[in-house]
Amino acid sequence: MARTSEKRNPIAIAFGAVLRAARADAGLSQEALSFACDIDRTYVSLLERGIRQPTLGTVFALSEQLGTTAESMVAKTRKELRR
Amino acid sequence: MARTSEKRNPIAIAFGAVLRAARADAGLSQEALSFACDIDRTYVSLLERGIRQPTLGTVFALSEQLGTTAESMVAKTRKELRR
DNA sequence: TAGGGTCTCAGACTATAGTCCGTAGATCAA
DNA sequence: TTGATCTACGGACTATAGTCTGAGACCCTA
Repeated sequence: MARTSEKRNPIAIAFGAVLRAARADAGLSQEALSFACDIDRTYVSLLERGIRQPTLGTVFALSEQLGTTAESMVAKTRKELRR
Repeated sequence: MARTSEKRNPIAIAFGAVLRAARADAGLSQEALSFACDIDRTYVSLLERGIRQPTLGTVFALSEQLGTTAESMVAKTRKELRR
């Protein structure tokens, strides 16, 4: 469904941007982050590119390892969404 | 996996409590909320009982209709988690 | 010319988010 | 009692979150 326009999910895209920025701040590679969070290496890449949308638990796991809070990442995602 | 102890997810349980309280504050029934969010009637019940964990998009949809923000619900979930 | 480190990407898979049906119990008003 | 409203809960389903493997590209620096 939605054969045209390739199904882009604004929330996933916004969160991906926030995640990428937070990871850069933390100075971690995708692989190091995924290892610390115990999630898949390639999944971090999918998230940052806005191809997948995280569950609440994944947001908690990522934010903890990135030295920030889940609510902070969510707030940034909402701001990113308004651009 | 984890045949004993019935697989309870602390994050889902914490979020469920926050959701139920927020919905009570808003004075909405599960059905009214689910309709407003365009999600399934029974799914709100699953969330409140901590049986399912929402995705980020679902948190955004719910919080918007509940007259709060996603980051506020997430922050409350984190506090609930520490009890 | 390697070679390590990083990231993208694809395909095939498993686990779970989320839907859709229906039933039943509890509460409260008419 | 009856009926309306709310919620819990079941089974069976579809969509998508998340895994796993491996290939390939782009930097670097040696």
